[in-house]
Amino acid sequence: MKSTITDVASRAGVSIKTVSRVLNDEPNVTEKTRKKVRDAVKALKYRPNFSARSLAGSRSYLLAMVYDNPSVEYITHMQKGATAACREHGYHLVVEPVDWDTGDLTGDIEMLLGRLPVDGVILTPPICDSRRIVSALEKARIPMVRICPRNPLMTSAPSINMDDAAAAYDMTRYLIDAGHTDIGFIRGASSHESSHLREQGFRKALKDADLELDPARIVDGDYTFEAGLAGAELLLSGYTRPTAIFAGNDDMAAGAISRAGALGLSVPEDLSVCGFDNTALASMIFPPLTTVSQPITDAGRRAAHLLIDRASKSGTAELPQDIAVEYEIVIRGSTGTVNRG
Amino acid sequence: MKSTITDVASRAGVSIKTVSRVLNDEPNVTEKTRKKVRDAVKALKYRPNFSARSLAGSRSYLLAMVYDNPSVEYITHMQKGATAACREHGYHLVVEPVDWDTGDLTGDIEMLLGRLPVDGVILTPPICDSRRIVSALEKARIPMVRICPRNPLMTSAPSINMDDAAAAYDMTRYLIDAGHTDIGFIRGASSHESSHLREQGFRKALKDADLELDPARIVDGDYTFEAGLAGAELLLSGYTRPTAIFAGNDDMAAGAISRAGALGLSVPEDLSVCGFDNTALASMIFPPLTTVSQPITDAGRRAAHLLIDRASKSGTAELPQDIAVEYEIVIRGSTGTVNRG
DNA sequence: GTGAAAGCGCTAACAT
DNA sequence: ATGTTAGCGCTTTCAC
Repeated sequence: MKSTITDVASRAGVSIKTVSRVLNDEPNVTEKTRKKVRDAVKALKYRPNFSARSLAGSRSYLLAMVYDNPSVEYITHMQKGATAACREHGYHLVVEPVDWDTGDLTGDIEMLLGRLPVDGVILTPPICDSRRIVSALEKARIPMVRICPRNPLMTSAPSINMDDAAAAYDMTRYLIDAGHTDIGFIRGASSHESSHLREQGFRKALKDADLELDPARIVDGDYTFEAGLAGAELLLSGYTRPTAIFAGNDDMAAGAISRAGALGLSVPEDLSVCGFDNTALASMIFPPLTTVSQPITDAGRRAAHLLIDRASKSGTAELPQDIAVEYEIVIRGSTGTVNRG
Repeated sequence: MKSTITDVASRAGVSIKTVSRVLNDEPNVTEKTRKKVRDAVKALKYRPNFSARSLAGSRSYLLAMVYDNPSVEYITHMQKGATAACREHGYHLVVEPVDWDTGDLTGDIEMLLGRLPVDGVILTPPICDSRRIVSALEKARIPMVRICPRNPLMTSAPSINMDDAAAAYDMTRYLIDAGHTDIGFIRGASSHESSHLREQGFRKALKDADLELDPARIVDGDYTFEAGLAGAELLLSGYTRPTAIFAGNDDMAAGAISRAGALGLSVPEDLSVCGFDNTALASMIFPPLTTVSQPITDAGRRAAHLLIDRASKSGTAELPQDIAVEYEIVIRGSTGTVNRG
């Protein structure tokens, strides 16, 4: 039933090495022979065996994606992009969830992946900032791409970046332009460097606009809906209250809106609220959320491509440098011009 | 750096076959030798090579999960359960998204998986109901587990089931007990058999309670938030309106609540709304959603276990039968007793 | 431009 | 209870 490279070779009347050359697009085969081989492959419905390939050669046609559970959207989209790229090149994607918060990184990558031969690993936030994982990978000489890393970690591994600080800056600027001068901010989880960058962008925009920032206007959160609820409670229960709340992500923004409603405030009339990430939730709540859209799927695709390219040109000095993907401010119904009663 | 089975064998002073036996928990090794081998493994930090194993033997220690994109929650949780089970047994999970709606099943599984040697495939809805995929898998003699299949498809493959009809029945019953006699229903995507089952359960509960069902009270949907919006519009804009809406899933329920709000109706005072699936969204909207919780993570874990077990007892005649997992009605703030103004 | 031979690191079948 | 010998299906030298 299953044909092997030998079957193809004998049907095409060539040696298995020639078949191998054709399969791997290697030079030194005449177009005529190439065609003979391809015809035989088609006739026999031949497909190379992954295990044999990776055992004999240096490629496994497998990529791994290591992730925590930041948001289901994030993972799913990243995964979608990565698998799309994989499929184009006959690759497959292995998923490896780890628990970052509890420090359970399942030993090392060595432990995680065992001896599964992968041609590269995609590290998503916040895992990409784990010194342990990154150095374990380097030691094992497994190529990696870090998506949105926040710490340099002294690695030469390429990364896919989105400028969280600039996006937060722009979003804050948008609120200021809409007349808001008193804006609250709900922080994300401090273990995610994105939280700090978003806060930085927020602070800088206020500063650049010569606006005072009352320290009490920045409250802690952890990227969960509940944190949004609590953060808004804190922000809105004081003697004076901000006219806008910038939540570190969409889930928290949803929480803020929910709490605002419970306190009898209308959004966006009494309070503008914006989030970050443009998850599906953003357009599912009422009013729909003004937020920052990040091309996550694209990031996943690019990361996979980088790794596959690298594996293909194995010998060649590799050139993958850092790649930047663009964000976008998406304005919806949850924000409006300031309306001081 | 990387040690092989030969290194372990010589360090332990035994043959490679003995090492292999210990590694695979095969009989006929004295406890003493077993220990020697294990010590050598530990000292050398030895881990078997996946490719070599699967090339030589009959197991690949790889499982595949084929899925469409029904809801990001669904996939992520299923994946989480499956990877957890995999890790317990030194397995890894390969993900294979396909596009069911456009009929793009990327040829066959043969095409999809190429020659990637997997020990089993987890089929999630609605993919598990694809005759093409299921028969391709059977032809290739690749074991599979179908999660929540709706069509028998004449396969002997085991499945993990949740009783959607019974759950919908119970939910409807709960609404009836709360005094609702006029209940609207928003259907899910007709390509998902779950839609039909949920509708069946709904209808049966009304019938068993001797309640009339106006055909106009059942409207089409496709499991999206927008469908919930539109469905509620239809249901609530007539001369008389239902006192409750049962949406086929949470996203649509969220849409229904959103539209109700826009029409000036309070939930649950003027209208009770309930969903299905208990996604994260359910507790993120206001009011939080009464819905049906399904143990998706558990389903993924069980599916993986089934496949791994099967691969372990390869020779033995094994009969993994179908497994049922339990649902639960989760009552939150979006439903209440009927309140006829 | 093409091919022969030698493994890659394991498991399987058959000794012993 | 343990060891020996063949491969699994490819990619890699290195000849030709």
